[in-house]
Amino acid sequence: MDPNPIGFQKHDHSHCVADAVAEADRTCQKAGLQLTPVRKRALEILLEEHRALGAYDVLARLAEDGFGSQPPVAYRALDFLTKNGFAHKIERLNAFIACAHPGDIHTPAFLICTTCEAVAEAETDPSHSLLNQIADTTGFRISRAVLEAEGTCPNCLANDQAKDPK
Amino acid sequence: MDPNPIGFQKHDHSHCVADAVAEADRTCQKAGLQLTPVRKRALEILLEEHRALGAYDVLARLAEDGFGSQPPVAYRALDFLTKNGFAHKIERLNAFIACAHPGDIHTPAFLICTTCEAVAEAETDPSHSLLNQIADTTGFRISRAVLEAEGTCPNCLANDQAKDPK
DNA sequence: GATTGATGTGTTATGTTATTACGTGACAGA
DNA sequence: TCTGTCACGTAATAACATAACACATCAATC
Repeated sequence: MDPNPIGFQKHDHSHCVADAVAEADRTCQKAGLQLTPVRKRALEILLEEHRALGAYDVLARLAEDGFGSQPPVAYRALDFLTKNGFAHKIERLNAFIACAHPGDIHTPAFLICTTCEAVAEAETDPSHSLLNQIADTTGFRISRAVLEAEGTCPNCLANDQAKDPK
Repeated sequence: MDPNPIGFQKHDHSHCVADAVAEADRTCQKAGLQLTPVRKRALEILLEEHRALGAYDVLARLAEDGFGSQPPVAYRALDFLTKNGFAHKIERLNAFIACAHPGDIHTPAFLICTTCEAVAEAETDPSHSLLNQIADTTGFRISRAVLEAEGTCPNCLANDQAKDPK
């Protein structure tokens, strides 16, 4: 488990977008995947926020940039990104977020702040995970796991207490 | 963690429906909740399957039984059931399933078989959960957790191997 | 007994998320 | 050149979900 999930800390954002795109470029190169303009732009759009964006939000921005304006345009790009580990779908929100640890094979866990909408991604140790233990004891073979927690992030927690101290 | 999540084993189904409804009745009685006809029927509908049903599936069956035929009818009943612990929403499927451990306060984990569509609910030990560990180290306060695994259940795994032995 | 408020059910209409189906252009290999 | 595959575009529709309003019931109060 990653004790320092990004998402709730400050950081240099323009860098983090550019770096991530560059890395995605390299990864696709190596893997023989095509990071086409729509796909790259979709990734950038996701990277520009540390919250999850709905497919139609992404679609709207893609359309602004001259890409197609119909749902499949966004869904296909998002599909590519999620299949290849550049983004994740947050099931609870029916929305998408750029992967914070691309390249690694991982079972991500997400912390969703219901106040500020930030979403943090934490890496998990698959072998110790609860779901794997359950799967082992029952003989179930997991192909994909969804780990998502809704709640209040440290920042919003602090703000709440500042406003409404008990 | 429950080493024996129900859902993948055989059992007496008519009993399990009737018993669960009776228990829900008692629980509502105690808690001052109204298990009205629509709500009770919705619960029965969910209990009749060990898989998750979409709201519109539930709606169709409610309508057959003379209840309203518009989406809010189903969503309100499902809302009541989920809020009060008689059912859960499976986020991955946008679908609902009767709770296998009603009454207990618990953080359920679900195993979703993509072959036969069965969904098993396992109880988890909240204090040991991965998400809680992450939350502790980051200062995030969890209000709700989603733990869902997709994969192949033991039964389907056995069938697969019988058909296609490697 | 009438009034009021809370709760539950029903309806219409609409909003949001996701997919199916079909057509086209680009490009690699036979 | 032909063919298969992949990516992209569009139209249409399916699937999931909620807002807003009307009406009924029932308990508490006047």
